[in-house]
Amino acid sequence: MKQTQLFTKTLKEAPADEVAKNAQLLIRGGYVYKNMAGVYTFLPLGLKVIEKINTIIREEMNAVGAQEMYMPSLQDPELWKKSDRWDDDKVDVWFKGELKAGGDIGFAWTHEEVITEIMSKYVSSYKDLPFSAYHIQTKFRNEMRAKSGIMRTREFWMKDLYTFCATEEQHAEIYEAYAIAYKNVFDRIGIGDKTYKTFASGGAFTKFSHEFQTLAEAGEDIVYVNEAKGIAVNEEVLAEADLSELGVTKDELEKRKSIEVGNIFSLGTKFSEAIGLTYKNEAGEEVPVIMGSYGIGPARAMGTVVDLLSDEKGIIWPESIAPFTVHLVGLNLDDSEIKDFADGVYDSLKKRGVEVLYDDRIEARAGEKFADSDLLGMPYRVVASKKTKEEGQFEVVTRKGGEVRFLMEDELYDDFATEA
RNA sequence: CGGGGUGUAGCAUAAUGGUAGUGUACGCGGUUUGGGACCGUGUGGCCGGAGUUCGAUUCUCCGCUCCCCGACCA
Repeated sequence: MKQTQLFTKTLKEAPADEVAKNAQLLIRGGYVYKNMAGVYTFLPLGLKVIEKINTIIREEMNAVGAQEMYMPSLQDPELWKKSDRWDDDKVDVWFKGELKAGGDIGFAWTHEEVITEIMSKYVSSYKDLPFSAYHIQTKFRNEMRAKSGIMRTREFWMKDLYTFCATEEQHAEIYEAYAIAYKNVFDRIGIGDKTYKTFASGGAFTKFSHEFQTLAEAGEDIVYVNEAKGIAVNEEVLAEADLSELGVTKDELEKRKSIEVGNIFSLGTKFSEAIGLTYKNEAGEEVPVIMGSYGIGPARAMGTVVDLLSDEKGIIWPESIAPFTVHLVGLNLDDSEIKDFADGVYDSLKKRGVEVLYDDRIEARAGEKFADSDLLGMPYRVVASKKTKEEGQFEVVTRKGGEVRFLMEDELYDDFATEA
């Protein structure tokens, strides 16, 4: 994409009311725009990042065998009364409205009730189980206090996946498969080394649930972690009995701040019983389906990456979720020969399938372009200028670490061309 | 929801009970051209309401906004 076509601009200074690093950098770079507290627009560059994260999530969920669907935001109170989660006394994050035709309506803050009701129409036999389904959809949560930039908002996309099983064995197996898939997601978006599958209390149906917690100073959560053993627990699981079951002692654990980037837990038959999702087993008995729930907030994951991987100059995107792989910075473009040359490099890279953002601004000076490039944080910066044209050699700078390489034109194309 | 703070131009900031200034961004002219360069010039602003006052961006009250701490966060 040519930068002159982008309607967004970078800011030299972040708005004074933004304290969270993720928000400061994302706003300065023109990735997001804050409409109001806890409500953000994802601008073209930001949307590209989110979509890449979503693609990775989809690939990993689909690999386990999940099917994607799309459920509504508008919620029928009657359905939620069945699970006793409609009252504001029971759930304090509801956004609610009224229908013109009369009656209340809710804005979905999760989708257990909805999917359970849907599946009750399609599941009738043990032969239909197990399976899993998910969607990536807007969640509304009437938080008392939005905070931390895009990390804790009132409206956000969430990937939520639900599993439906006939037996505990099936459930345990699929639960573990998604735990691995989650780990894969966090590895692929570049925060795997700091992300721990964290033991949390399990609720009525299982001993533990699991949070995926990424160690970060900007975090709102607290985990107790043993990095050597690769184990983390949250506060609820600090009892000695629980710890010994997990094979650690309290003094082996270090208290750390963290960001909850994902959460998986067993639902047992809570919703299937409340809403009537049952199947007939081999003996012909009507029994409730065993469910599980698995959530990731793509925007929170994005904010975590920014908080963790940026430096004083700006963002450093991992290649997997960068909006573009290469930032081609054109210099001396007021000379039409150089402009043609740089345009040609841009076209050649694109032709080879390279995702490239091309700074084709003629008036902007080199310093401004480099500063913008650092702020925007593409993994590789390539300069096309009078000098590179004359010397036939391109300067390629890796954003992370600042490694500089000089490549001939053919080498440049070979280096970035996607494997066909 | 309890406590604290905040609100001046797209963004960042200053001053003031009496014509609101600066940087940046933006427009125009010129110089410059590999790390946010410079000269000239121009456009653009006091969160809302009520009150006090001859006069309120400034003082008072009410409301709203945004931020922070806490509580909350299947």
